Amino acid sequence: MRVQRVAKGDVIFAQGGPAARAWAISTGCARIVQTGSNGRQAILRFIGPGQMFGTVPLFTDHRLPADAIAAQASSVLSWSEADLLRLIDRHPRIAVNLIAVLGTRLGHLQERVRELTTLRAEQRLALAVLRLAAQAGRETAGGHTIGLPLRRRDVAEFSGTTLYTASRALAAWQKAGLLATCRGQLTICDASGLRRIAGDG
Amino acid sequence: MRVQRVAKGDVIFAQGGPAARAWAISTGCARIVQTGSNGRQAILRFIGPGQMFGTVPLFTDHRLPADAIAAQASSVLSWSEADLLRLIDRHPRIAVNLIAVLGTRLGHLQERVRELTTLRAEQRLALAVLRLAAQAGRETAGGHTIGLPLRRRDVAEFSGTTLYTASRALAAWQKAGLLATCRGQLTICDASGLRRIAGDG
DNA sequence: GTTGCCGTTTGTGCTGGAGCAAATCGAAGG
DNA sequence: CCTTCGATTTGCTCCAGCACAAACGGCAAC
Repeated sequence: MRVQRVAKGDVIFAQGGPAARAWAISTGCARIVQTGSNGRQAILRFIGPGQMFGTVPLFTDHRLPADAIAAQASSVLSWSEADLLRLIDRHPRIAVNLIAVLGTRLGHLQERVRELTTLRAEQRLALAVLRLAAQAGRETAGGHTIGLPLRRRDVAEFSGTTLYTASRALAAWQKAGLLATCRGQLTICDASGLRRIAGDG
Repeated sequence: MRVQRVAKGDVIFAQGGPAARAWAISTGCARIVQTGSNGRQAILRFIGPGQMFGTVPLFTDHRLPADAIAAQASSVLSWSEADLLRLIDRHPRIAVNLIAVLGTRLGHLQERVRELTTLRAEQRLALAVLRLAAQAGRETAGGHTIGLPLRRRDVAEFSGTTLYTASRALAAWQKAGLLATCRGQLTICDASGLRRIAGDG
């Protein structure tokens, strides 16, 4: 296992490159970003402490489908492909476990696809916030705080809308007391209110 | 293994129900459709002969995330969960193979998410057609024919746009000689032309 | 303090494409 | 033959939200 320190904004691995290692975050967090040929990009996932990433292409075409970018100064672990396979060989349950993890990710992605095609920008933004809270939220004074440094642009690219609409919506919700933002920290005050806006079960 | 005949339009399994079997198409084909609480729906995949479906939730929450609907009169195979697990137990390679299959599906879904957020309707439509051709196309006189019965509405819901825009785009492309449609059969005449419209590598 | 950088907010114009309605067409069924 | 039903086409309207621009505010470096 290799341990590595990265600074905020550092590229952990780059889209299109060869996939040779399995990665995980130990402390800090990262964004998984896919860029199209027109330059526009979408955030596929946020990686928090304990989560693995960049692992799937080891089992498929060994091509990294996206960038991984540190969203904070972070500590990153990684294993070589051989080590990973040896690990699976020794503990076959890891494979079944991996199937379950991939399965849930698949389910989430399918939901995102539907949401992107059927919901409007405001609803998608609310869902994005709720999803991030479910993934990386912790109870704090005054609400549920998302443990990721989120810029408006991040929220926009994660929910498939633009910086501008994201800014407007979040500002409106802050004024309405649904959430609070401060220096990249986002705190949800009224989750049920957001769920009502999302209006999608 | 259970063999089952279904008519066009029959529901093979329904969204929200319990996942108890692994499915595959023997002859014919099916649509996997997810419906939102607002009633609008998105087509997640098309299933052709030899492809499995409904299998993933057996490994996760045992909840079917979408409907499976026969797009033609079809013959459907299925295995009980116990049989599937026994099969995996006897042939452990199946698990690794499954990971690879899930991995590629994951990759495709990630691309779709990015496309939905960054590309315009016409580009997404072109990509949808190309993707379907890659999945279920066969060489025929005059081009590459998609072996699925595709209504305009299907193409629209698969590419995240509306029936109307899909109709317009396909009609324009037919007039331009890029493709031909006839009775639910879609034939691509000029794939590179479509790729140019998609303009996304 | 000044400067520059980064992120956010806000105003404004404009267009892509969603949404509706009506006409058309074709196939199946009686 | 007529009817019915499903699918497609087409014209039209209208608005969500994208795009650009400009201003604002905080922070760090110098």
